[in-house]
Amino acid sequence: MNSPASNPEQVPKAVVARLSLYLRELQQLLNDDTHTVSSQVLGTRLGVTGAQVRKDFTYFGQFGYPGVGYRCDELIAEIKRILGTDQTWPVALIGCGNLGQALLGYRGFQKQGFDVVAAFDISPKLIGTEVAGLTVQDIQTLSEWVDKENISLVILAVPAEAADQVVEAILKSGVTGILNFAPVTLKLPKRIQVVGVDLAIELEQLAFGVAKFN
Amino acid sequence: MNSPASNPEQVPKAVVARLSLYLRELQQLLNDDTHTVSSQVLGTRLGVTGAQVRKDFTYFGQFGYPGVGYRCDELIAEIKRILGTDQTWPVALIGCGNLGQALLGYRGFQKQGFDVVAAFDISPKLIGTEVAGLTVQDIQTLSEWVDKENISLVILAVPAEAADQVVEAILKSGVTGILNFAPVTLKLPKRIQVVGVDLAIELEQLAFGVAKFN
DNA sequence: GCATGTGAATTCTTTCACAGCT
DNA sequence: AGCTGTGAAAGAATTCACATGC
Repeated sequence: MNSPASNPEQVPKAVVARLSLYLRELQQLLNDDTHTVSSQVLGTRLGVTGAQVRKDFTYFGQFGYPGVGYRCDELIAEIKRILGTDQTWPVALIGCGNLGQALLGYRGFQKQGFDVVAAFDISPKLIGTEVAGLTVQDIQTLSEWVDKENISLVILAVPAEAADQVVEAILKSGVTGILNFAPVTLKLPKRIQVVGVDLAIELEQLAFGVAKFN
Repeated sequence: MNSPASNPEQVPKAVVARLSLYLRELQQLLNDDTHTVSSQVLGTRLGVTGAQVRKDFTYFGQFGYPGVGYRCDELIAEIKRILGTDQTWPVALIGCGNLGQALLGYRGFQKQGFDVVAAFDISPKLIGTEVAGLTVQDIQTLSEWVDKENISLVILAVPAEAADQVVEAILKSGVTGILNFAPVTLKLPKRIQVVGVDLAIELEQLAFGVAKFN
């Protein structure tokens, strides 16, 4: 089964991951004044086949023009709609150490439809200080902010040791998605989505890829 | 085909990715004074089946004890050996802005076998300044450092616009692996491995996961 | 002619289920 | 009894190849 407008429930994760890559590439193409692209060209730029590109889109509808390819601007709009980033998501950042502060200053989020509207920490040393134009709030007030600012997503940038404690506060709030930079597996009810980014793991994967050629 | 000591060439990426997760979980278990674990328990903690765990290991050998499970310390050592992180990798960081500086201060790399031994930038404003105990070097001197310090891996934490320019310098050096935080697809000969981490893309994936339940 | 969209074929991954070891 | 290691079966994902449309 693979009809258009599929129940998103059954779209493979790998397809959604590629959607983001297509989006990034299409934005780049448009930036270079390329307004039309074939599945073949788009795929090659990302190391996948044209068939793969076309098949991926069939999960969501028909966006191309036979004989022509895809219009970059249209396809960008479609992918954003699919991913849900055609509107801006207010996001909270938790953990204002090294990494958290860097993420607060990162422009890339804004550009793709995410607005970091509040920053939190557990440390009294940081609470009340200003970072990248935001005043760091006490994690205990997360719930209020979530309600007030309509926050669904949080970026978790705390050390491994602090993760469980912070998760408690998250569970008491209405947050439904966590981008987790803490190098631990979070124990969460499955109504809460998690995407984990472990920086050391990414380097490990790279090391393996490099080492296997020796 | 799936015999022990497989040619790493043909080990699926997904298997290697799980290896890193197993490693992290095993270190956690050992930390909690658990010295032995079954494939079932290890898998459940990560959301995979016991069969999956056992099958993954068969790509590399036989590490378990029937009736008992796996010894955490032994399995940790095996996985590190497989990933190549039983020895420390000297790493260079390129791009000492927001994110780069945060990565320089990140302890998680050291803990998993990576040592950031040098930092580079293109900006004269940053070159010569000290960040996290390292003096920022001119990117033009990368090649010398790579030779002197035996660097194979670099962490690329520059803005999208600077990526191509920096890639030139990387190509002139003997670097064979790039952990790429720039939100662009790098054009590289295939002898150079790339692992890409696009922070905005990770948030997009999360947004999709959250939105599909509405 | 050129490129999409899509069933069918293929290839890859995961799960099953059980023999064999502790 | 308990758990690993592994062929065989099932299930997914990718690629092929071509009918259809511009």
